[in-house]
Amino acid sequence: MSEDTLSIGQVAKRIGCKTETIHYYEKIQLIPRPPRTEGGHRVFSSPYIKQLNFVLRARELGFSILQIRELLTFMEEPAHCCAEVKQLATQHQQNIQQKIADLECLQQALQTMINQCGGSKTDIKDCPIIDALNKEHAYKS
Amino acid sequence: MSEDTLSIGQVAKRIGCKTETIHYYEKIQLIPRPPRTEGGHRVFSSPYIKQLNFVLRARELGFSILQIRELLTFMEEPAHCCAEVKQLATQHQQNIQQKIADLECLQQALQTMINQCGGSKTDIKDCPIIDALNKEHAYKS
DNA sequence: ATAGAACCTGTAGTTACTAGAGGTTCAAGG
DNA sequence: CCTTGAACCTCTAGTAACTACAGGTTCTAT
Repeated sequence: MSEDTLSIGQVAKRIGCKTETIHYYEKIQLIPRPPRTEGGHRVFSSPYIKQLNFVLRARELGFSILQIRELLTFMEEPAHCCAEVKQLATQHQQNIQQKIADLECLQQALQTMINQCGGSKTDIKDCPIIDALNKEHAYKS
Repeated sequence: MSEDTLSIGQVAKRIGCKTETIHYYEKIQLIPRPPRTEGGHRVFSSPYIKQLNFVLRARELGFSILQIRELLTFMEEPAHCCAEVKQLATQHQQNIQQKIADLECLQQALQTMINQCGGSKTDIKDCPIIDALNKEHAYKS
């Protein structure tokens, strides 16, 4: 491919995703449709690559596709100040905090179960893990 | 409904899920198909309720449906000792540990981004959060 | 010129449900 | 006994965010 442009496979390799993911983002219009060669192959120039990179980094940070759409809207309308961006990021961070807390609680419950189990009983009817799972509420969030 | 048996709605309320979830578990054969009334309504007696409860507790603890199928198989075959159960639980716990570690790393990255942002700039082009997302790798697991 | 890697579009599958449509049955009150 | 409305039935489609094919075309290097 000519200088400054990349094929979809090259882009995928560079930014670290699969070509199918790029297809998908284009289909759902999360990224603009890039121009094509005569034969119909996608041609990615710098702005296309940059936007795709942005989307992927945001995904890596756990933003949902809906949230990314919002971020992109904020970026397109210069009227918006970055307070909105910060708000979205903060909201997202709080969700993650909550998720961590939930997982830690769950992890603790599992640990207790595992500790109680010697793991060598021959009869599964006495397995403390199975017992624990049969209780009314094994874990409450 | 007669004594010792419950309708699907009563079961759902008692163990804390939706009736649709019970329908779903029956459809994918995670629980056995309960007997019906003349008119076709499900009739849940104690063993049916117990197995459903087991499944729900395991789901609450984050076991996947595939893992629950394995647990149920272990329980059906008395030849298995509970070492297998313990192994599955331990594996699951390690996955959760990893997930917590990932989320904490991600949470840190977000915190850094948020800290750098005053949140009051009028021009979004200078927003440090957007800047960070445009970087090559915002976060690596 | 040709081989084969890379690309194309489009559809279906994944996980664990949830929501809805359109119809039937059950239980309580009159 | 009859009616009413809540609860139930089955079946299909939708959700998130991709992934995996199938069946065909184009590009690139020799």
